[in-house]
Amino acid sequence: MPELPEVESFKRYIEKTSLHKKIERVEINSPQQLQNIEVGYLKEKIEKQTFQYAERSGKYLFLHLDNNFWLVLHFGMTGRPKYFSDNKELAYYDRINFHFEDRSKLTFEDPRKFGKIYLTSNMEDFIKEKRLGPDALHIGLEEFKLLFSKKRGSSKSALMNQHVIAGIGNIYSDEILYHAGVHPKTPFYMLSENKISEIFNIMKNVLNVALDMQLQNKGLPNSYIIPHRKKKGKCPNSDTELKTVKISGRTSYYCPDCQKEVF
DNA sequence: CGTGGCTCCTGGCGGC
DNA sequence: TGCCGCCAGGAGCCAC
Repeated sequence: MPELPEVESFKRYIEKTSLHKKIERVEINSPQQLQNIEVGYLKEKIEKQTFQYAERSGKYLFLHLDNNFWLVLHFGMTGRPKYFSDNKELAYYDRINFHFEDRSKLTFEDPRKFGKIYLTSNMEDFIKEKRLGPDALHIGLEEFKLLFSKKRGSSKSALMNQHVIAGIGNIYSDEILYHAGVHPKTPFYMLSENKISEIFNIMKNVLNVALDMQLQNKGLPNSYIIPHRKKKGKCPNSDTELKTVKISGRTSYYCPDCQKEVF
C-alpha cells in the first residue's frame, strides 16, 4: 500500500512521536519479517537505544540509533507505524513493537506481513545493495530525462521500477500517467522530450499533492483518478468508464479517451 | 533489457 | 448464511 507520499507521512509521524525516547524493549511477534537479522541480535542493537532522527529513500524509512546503526522499515502493502502514548493494549496486527521507557510505544502494524525490517550500519551501502534509483521527490529533470527517455518497456512499469526511480508504485504511476494523458503501455522512448519533461513535472506535483493530503488526512481531489479507481469508476474529466489492463502483474486503471496509446 | 508467473501473507468482497 | 475464488497500493526470484 504505502508509496512515497505515505512513507514520507509515516516519517513525519515518527518524528513527531517517537524520537529521543529510550527503547526499553522490542517485541517481535512476526520474526519472519526481520530480513538480515536474528531476533537476539536486533534486541541487542536496539534495546536501550533511542531513535535520533529519520531519513527516507523511496519507500524505505531509516531510523538512526545512538549506536550509529539504522533500523530500516519497508511497509509492503499493509504496513504502517502506530504510536500509543497511553496504555492501550496492542492489537493482533501489531507485528513489531517498540516499548519506550515512558510506557508509550511505537508499533509496526501489518496485517499481511509483507513489510520488512532490516538493520544496517550504513544507509548508503544499503541503498546500493538494494540498487534503489534516485528518490522521486529529489530527482532533477535532466537525470529524469536521462533515465527514462530510452526506456523500451511500458511507461507504467518503468515508473514502478524501484531500480530506475524509487518511491512510485501501482497507484501513483496510474495517477501520473493519467494527468499526462499517456496510456500505461506506451513506452517512454516513443514520447517527445517535451512530454517527458511534462511527466516529470506531473510526477512532482502528484507526489506533493498526495503528501499534502496525507498530512491533512484528506483524500485526493476528485479530479484525480485514484478516487475513481474501482470497477465502473468513471474518468473525472470525460466521464468515460475507466478501463483496466494488467502490466507487470499489477492492475492499471486508465481512461480510454484521455490516455491514448501512442504507437 | 523486458515480461509474465509464482511466492510470501491475510482479509474483504462478489457470486452462487 | 456459507463457502469459494479472486483481488489487494510490494517486490524478489526465475524462466523465457
